[in-house]
Amino acid sequence: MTNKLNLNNLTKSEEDYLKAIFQLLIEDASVKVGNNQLADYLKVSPASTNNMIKKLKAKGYVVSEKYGKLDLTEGGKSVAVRLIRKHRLWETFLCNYLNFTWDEVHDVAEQLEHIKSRKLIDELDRFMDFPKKDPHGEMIPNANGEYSIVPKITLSSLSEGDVCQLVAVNDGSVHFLKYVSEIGLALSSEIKILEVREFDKSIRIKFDNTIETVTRKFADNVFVNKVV
Amino acid sequence: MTNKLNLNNLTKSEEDYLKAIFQLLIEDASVKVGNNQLADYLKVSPASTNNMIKKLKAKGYVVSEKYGKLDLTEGGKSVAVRLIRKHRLWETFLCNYLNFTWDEVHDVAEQLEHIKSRKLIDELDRFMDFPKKDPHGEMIPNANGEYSIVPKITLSSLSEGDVCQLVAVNDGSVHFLKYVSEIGLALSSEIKILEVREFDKSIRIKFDNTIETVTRKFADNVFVNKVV
DNA sequence: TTAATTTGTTAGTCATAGCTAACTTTTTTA
DNA sequence: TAAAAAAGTTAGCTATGACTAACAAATTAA
Repeated sequence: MTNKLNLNNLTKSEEDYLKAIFQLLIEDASVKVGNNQLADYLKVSPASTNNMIKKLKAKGYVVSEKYGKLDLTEGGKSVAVRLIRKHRLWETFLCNYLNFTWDEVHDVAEQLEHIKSRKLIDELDRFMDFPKKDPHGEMIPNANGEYSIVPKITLSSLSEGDVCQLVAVNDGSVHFLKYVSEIGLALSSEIKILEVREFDKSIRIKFDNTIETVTRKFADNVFVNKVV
Repeated sequence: MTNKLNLNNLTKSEEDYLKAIFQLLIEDASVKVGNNQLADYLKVSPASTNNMIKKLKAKGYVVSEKYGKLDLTEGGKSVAVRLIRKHRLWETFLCNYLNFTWDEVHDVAEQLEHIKSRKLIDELDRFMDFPKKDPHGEMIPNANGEYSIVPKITLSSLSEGDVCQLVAVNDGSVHFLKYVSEIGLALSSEIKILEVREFDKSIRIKFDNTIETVTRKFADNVFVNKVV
């Protein structure tokens, strides 16, 4: 093993960039990540990302050729996964012990994930008895950075008559999360697709004796397990 | 009330400076705080503190005249007390729930105290059932920033034959904290002063059937309640 | 296949927060 | 009370990580 003993001497910004690249890479595994795309995602200028990418390349976390697309080294991935582990463990703690709701956790976890202490996060993990999933249904990497990537299918990919179980929601938008909980959907909710309307791809669903119509955009952000 | 609704738009550095000034002010209430003293305490150059003080004066947190000593406004004190509340609540959490020891908590709490979320800290407080003291015996300010300042007497101020109870330890040094727990002293330990040696002011103490000799410097950092 | 558009890069600026070196004011003490 | 020491201030530098504006390369479309 090339155990370089990552001292994690990274700034908050450097960490944010690595995590962002990682998430863009897995979100759309087919397409490589570009500089402008990253700038967009992080809501900074392309000049800023270009600058930071140079630094991260020099430090050995990122690889790319001039005018080429970005990729992470093993070291870069490892930093990103550890951040995701911290983020998801904190979200779990906030929801399960401190009465936070889905839509409240993200901003605070975004701060907490940058706290540097191996013991802190491993003890938090132990305290909660090593949870496997965060409150949005996403897998939590273990202390060695290992985690199973469950192939995610969206509610929008199903057809009339299908029955599924909610396994995760995209936690990228506070408005979306609020909406999901307001209509009464929760993890493990069993959802039946009543109708998919050709006109606008809106979907009529039934869960817990509630019938709702949701938009295609909404259904794209809901991840499910097909049951029937 | 002049409730300016403190948006807490302060950087980590600004917060650190305000907390440092507050602590220097109460640690030695008789003497006002000077620029070089602050620089020393924060381990930065006097030029840096001078610069920051200017900014904090402009923002209305600090008052001082040119070449004069420093003081905090009500706003400045309020920021500092909130930081101390956060610091002590996190220390309590780390010790009581995450298996941290006295000497391990400080660095991590120093990071955690800068997390910005009113809900986070108030919920953490509730989760622990509103603790009154941190693991070192220091009072924890409540959600309104109120806390009783218990007049602290040091072990070194007692005389032969006195009996006291350990109520707090100065948490400024990791080495000291390690030492305290290694010899077996803990909060509430009952300590009897057997002998105060004139030569070097070292003190022979007895607690839990242990007899130890401690230096004057050590005894200066141990705070007690006189029992007999 | 050339022109237009998108994407990536560079140069130069700004704010924050540190630094050293030089200087001024205040305090101490000889 | 004058000289020395200590304390406070200022000027000018550095690095980080943003930014805009201008430009170059690559991709897409006519």
